[in-house]
Amino acid sequence: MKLPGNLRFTINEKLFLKDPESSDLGRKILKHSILMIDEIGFDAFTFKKLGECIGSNESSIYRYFENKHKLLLYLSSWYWSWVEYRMLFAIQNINDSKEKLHRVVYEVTCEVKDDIRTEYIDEAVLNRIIISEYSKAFLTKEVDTENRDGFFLVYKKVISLLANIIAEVNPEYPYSKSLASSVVVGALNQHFIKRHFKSITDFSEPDKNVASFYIQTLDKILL
Amino acid sequence: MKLPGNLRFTINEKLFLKDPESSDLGRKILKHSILMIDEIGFDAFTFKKLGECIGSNESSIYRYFENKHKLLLYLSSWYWSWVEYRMLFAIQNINDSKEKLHRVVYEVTCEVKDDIRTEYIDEAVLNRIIISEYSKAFLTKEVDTENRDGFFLVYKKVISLLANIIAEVNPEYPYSKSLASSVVVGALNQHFIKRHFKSITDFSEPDKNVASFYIQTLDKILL
DNA sequence: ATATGTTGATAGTAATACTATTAATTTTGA
DNA sequence: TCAAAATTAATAGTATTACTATCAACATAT
Repeated sequence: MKLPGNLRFTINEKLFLKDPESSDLGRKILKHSILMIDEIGFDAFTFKKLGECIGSNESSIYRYFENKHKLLLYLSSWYWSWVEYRMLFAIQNINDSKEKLHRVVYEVTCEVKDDIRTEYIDEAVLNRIIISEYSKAFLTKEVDTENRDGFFLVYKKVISLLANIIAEVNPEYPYSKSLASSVVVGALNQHFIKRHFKSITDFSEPDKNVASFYIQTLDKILL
Repeated sequence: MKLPGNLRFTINEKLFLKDPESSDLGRKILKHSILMIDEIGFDAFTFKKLGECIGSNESSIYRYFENKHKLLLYLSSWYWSWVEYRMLFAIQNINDSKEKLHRVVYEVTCEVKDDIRTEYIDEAVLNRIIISEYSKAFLTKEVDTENRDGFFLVYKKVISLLANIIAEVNPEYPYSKSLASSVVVGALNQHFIKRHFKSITDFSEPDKNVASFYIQTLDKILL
């Protein structure tokens, strides 16, 4: 599948103070925050450490993002926009609903290959971050306010897109939305388990993988 | 279903410095940490606040638990032990595999009713905490070390128990473990979504609920 | 040439996540 | 029942975090 290079997505303006895509420093913040969160984890990640790593000042980073939580939401929004984009791209000119389902599920559950499209965002590393850290973005006491502010809109759009295709494949099926959210969040978790809790996954075996598990499962549920 | 009152479970000894079930203060810590985490969230929860709330001292709490992360792991272990116990209880003297599956899935996916069995642990509140906070217990950089220390053993045991019954119902099915983990973690997530992201759930409708969704889904997958 | 915006450097605050010490109180067990 | 041991409370102290504020240096734009 071929996507245009150098993608840009519109991100909720409440997530940043100054558009990080608009300056060198901003792009450095994006690039190295992704690498650093992947390396030391979101909990240990601080703006001070990031500043040291990019040879810039803590206070300068605070001019782009209020705090690291907002930065995580920004990166997540970018990620889900990118997934949505791939999903839409994958079903262009496809008419058969079942084929559409397979393609969309593949995009949303597969492991991201090292695929440097944007100079300052490494999608494979970002995918790892989403697997390990995305839950922390919504498992907070502020989730309802932030939801009202639209911070999870793209994520919910990805799930709704999948839910609609599920409903297209089988209009009688009563749980299209719950099934869609199960798949999207479940896939992230399966990738995590595969890496860290090997005793409760079947994906250690070379011929089995997360994407085909979900595709086969959906076929059975919707038949 | 009737369970004996005043349950006690063996918890991994590395999770605490002094057994909290062995003293008044310890039991107060358990009881009020559950209530407080539910109220203000795990991120805002501190031992200092807990100390103030139970009229005790921060440093006294540190004698029971190294830090709040270990406390969360302790509470989680208790929770999963309790779930495992209910699962085993639910299939006592049942021979039909499919019936066993239904009962076990119900226990692992249902919403916990207010059911004060132990004086100092409110299972319904604990269930809410697990829904909102359990992921944070393993989404850390220390997950592999802590896994080796057995901190997630009971959780994995619950999943394996379900996986075994799945394999019993359909021995040909190739993804029993992944399916089991999907159900256990998925159910927690569905309960969260139901409360906070209503647009991507079907459980707003009164005749639909998480447990029956999973029971119906498993029946289709394994038939 | 002047105003504007961006960044860097420094300092400072309040809260967090602990550790250490000592004193007071309770428990125990000889 | 008395002394030793264990437990808890109170206080203080440290390093780090998560910021905010101020001011100077520099670039840019008009």
